[in-house]
Amino acid sequence: MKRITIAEAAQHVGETVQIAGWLYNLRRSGKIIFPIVRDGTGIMQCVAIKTELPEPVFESLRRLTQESSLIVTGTVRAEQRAPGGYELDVKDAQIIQRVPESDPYPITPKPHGIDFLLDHRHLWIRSRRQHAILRIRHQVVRSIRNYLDDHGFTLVDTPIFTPAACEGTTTLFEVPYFDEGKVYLTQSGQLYNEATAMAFGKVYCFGPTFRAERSKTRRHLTEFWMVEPEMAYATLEDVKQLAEDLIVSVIRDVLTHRRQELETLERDISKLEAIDKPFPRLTYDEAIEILHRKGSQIVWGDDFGGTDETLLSEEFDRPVMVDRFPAKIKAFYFQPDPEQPDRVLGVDILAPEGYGEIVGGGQRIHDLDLLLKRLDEYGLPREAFDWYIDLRKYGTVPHAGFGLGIERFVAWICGVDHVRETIAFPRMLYRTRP
RNA sequence: UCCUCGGUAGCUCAAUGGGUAGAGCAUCCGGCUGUUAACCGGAGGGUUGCAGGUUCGAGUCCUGCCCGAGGAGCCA
Repeated sequence: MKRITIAEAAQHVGETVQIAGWLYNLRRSGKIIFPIVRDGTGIMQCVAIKTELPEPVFESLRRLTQESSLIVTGTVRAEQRAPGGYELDVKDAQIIQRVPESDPYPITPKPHGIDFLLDHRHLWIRSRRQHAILRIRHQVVRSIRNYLDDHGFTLVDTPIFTPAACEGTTTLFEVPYFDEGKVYLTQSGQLYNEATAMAFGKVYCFGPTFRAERSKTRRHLTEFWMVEPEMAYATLEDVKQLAEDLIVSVIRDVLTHRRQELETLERDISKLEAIDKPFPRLTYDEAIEILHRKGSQIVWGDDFGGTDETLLSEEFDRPVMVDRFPAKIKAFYFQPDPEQPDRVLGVDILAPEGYGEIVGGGQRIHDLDLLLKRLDEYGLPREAFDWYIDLRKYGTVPHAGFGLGIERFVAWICGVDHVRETIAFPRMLYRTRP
């Protein structure tokens, strides 16, 4: 007997096949019942008729409990009344495990609260919405990698354990490390990317990053994934063009390959279809002007708060790029703007619809003396950066790159209001289980 | 860390001014040959987050604690 997936059903109309999955829901109407089966690739309604099945088979299905595992044999039929467009006329069914009614599956097809759902995240990911979001996430990751691989970038992943004082901030998770004392979970692969870029030209790293901030908002996780491309012989403008081209490319891919999932999420697809190059470009000063006009209390020289980011992004129907920030609100390694030395060649990209900063990056300092000066100004110990300083001694060149936060990007594409739904097992301030 | 809100059946919620804790869903039993979060009838299911206080009487008022959510700060 041929085993197919639900996603393949359209190619097997009229054939008798097997589907291996789980009972998503069951509707009963006397001598006809509708077991709804999911198999990971999709959801399909089956039809079992009492008079056409052996009694034990019909009875085992009629009394089946939600999320019991089963293998159904039946004939595929196109059916307009069925949610997916195809139905399976059941000929036989083998129950692999029957969920006992004494301990039924906790997530019912009715509303639940967020606390309950997050406590049952290991089961919640079976639900239609969560399933759609995670499939879109996979498409986003795949598209990013395809894009970078196709544009001459080499994947060189960077370490997750990093030494003390790596970036001179206090927001790192500490980990005991043998006799060395402590190491820290990385909050960015960027410094290492600068080393690999000098070895490979165009590189990227893709992995989890960690922030020990007590942030409790819809845009924050303590563990999140970033893709960080870095390019030798590159400028701020190169970074801006790469970022907008990458973002547009990924969105096109999702619209092509994951349209059904976007529909499941009831995403306003026209808003994604409107995303195209070029993205609007503002300087920090122009952004401040817009914010003041819109009533923000932000003071020149401050970084944008979440509310400011939302106010700014409302002005545009596509991501907006803001560059030339005051040097003192950015990290030590940003290259100054030659025309305004108190500004740096850094850029943030804010997603539309209030999803906040999805990209941060820019051009790095390539001059040895300037880097040493900046380290001193920021109070960072030179000895912790010895290898990083080396990069400016041995064939230094202008270089630039950025980091793109996967969860915020996926949240925007999916139109979900919290990044916790865009990763299988979110790690947040008050939540580390399951 | 701060502000706000919340914790009552497995789940989502209700319970007049302090007076016998209730509904829907889920589960079980029964009915129904096209259901779409099916529907109809019935049954079982409670230490009201924890500890203390006020009161004849507390889910309800007071104090402390625990847990969570929304937001702020923070987020090179």
